[in-house]
Amino acid sequence: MKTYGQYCGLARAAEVLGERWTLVILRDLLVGPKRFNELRTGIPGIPSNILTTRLGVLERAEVVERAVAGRGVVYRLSDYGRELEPILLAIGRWAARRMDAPREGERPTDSSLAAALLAARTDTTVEPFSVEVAVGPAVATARVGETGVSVAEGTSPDPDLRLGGPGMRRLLADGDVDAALSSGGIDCEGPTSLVEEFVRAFHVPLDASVRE
Amino acid sequence: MKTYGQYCGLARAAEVLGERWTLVILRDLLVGPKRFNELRTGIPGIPSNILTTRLGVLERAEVVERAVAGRGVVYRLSDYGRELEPILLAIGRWAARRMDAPREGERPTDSSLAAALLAARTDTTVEPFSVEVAVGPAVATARVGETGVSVAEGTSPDPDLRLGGPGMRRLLADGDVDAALSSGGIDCEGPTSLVEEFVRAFHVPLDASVRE
DNA sequence: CTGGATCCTGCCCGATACTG
DNA sequence: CAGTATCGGGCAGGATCCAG
Repeated sequence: MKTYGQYCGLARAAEVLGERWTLVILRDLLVGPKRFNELRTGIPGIPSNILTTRLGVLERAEVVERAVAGRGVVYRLSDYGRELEPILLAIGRWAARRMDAPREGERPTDSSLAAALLAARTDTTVEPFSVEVAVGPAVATARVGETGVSVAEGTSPDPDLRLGGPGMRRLLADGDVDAALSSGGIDCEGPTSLVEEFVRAFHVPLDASVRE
Repeated sequence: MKTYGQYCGLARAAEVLGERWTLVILRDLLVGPKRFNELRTGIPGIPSNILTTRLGVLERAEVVERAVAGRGVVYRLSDYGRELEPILLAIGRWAARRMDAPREGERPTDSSLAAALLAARTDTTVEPFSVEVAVGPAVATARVGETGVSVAEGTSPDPDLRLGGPGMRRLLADGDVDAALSSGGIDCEGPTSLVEEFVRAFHVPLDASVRE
């Protein structure tokens, strides 16, 4: 790990967090503990030696903990690493404001979608419900509480609502349920009233300057 | 700029922010607009071609703006980039919790010290005062308002208080003015009562696990 | 099968020199 | 003042191999 030679919190943080792949690894660990191969397959394109190196740096910085679990190892955020959660979610929201449609070849992963739901949860109080969201090849599930949310990768049995399709980004930005459902860009299974609850519980602004 | 191929806010952010030197450049711009050579000399060790490249990426991402100013160019945060301020300060605080004494060869810069004062400002209301802080070779000035603070690199004429020395980190962590002044690790010019105001206005926790 | 380690290739970083 | 040019070295990327 290269240093900056600066006695400065942000420079020290950059030594740990500012290397390629690190923020993506932490994003996946934000959703839950993961095995080495779960991280590897969940992060398309990451070389296994880089994953090893990054996990080592994060472990030495006490951001990530290794725990032996059955056959093999599980990596999870430490208490100290968990304190990055609001920061990482804020970074994701900041960048998502300029993120409209996917770029060529760009896809969401299950973990990135789950993390996006974490970041998108408003502080609005709603009636609890569960929702399964699908965007492209990625699927994630959110269990919405009155004031919080818990998420997981993949499908869930019997969600109260299923949503998906390329119109999700605009639905999260504008909260216009009628426009979304009539546009043909949204696949929906469940009552329209729950979609209204969904857009109250999840919101990700989209700047006008990047709308196509 | 290499991409991650992920349709994800955090991955998009990592493409811009996750390259070497970028967070340090943004930290300096947080304190105020800078010329190319101010950034270069203010960030020891950064190669000039890398600075050029990073500023180009940040400009294309609309995080930084170039403005012609007299002879040459001035770089400053855009409105969008300015929204990173609370995030960057939170990252710095997060890492500073594990930062006790400087490591071998590690020094603060004027800008890093100024940014640290920004990050350290509590939400406590105090009587306004100005303070000049010196740590090693770095000097910065803070003008403390009732509820906010403005900072600048370098000295200021006639500050109400001057503080400095290797004991500053512990003073900011513990707020123990008597211990700090009697330890010999603090240089102080000004009334002790203002030092008390200082530790109420600025605070940076330090985890017990890293205290030497 | 999990959790890496090893090897090779190529590109980006880093350092220095140089220019409009 | 504000960058570009150039070149060497070291990480990243990708494939493969190995140990428990």
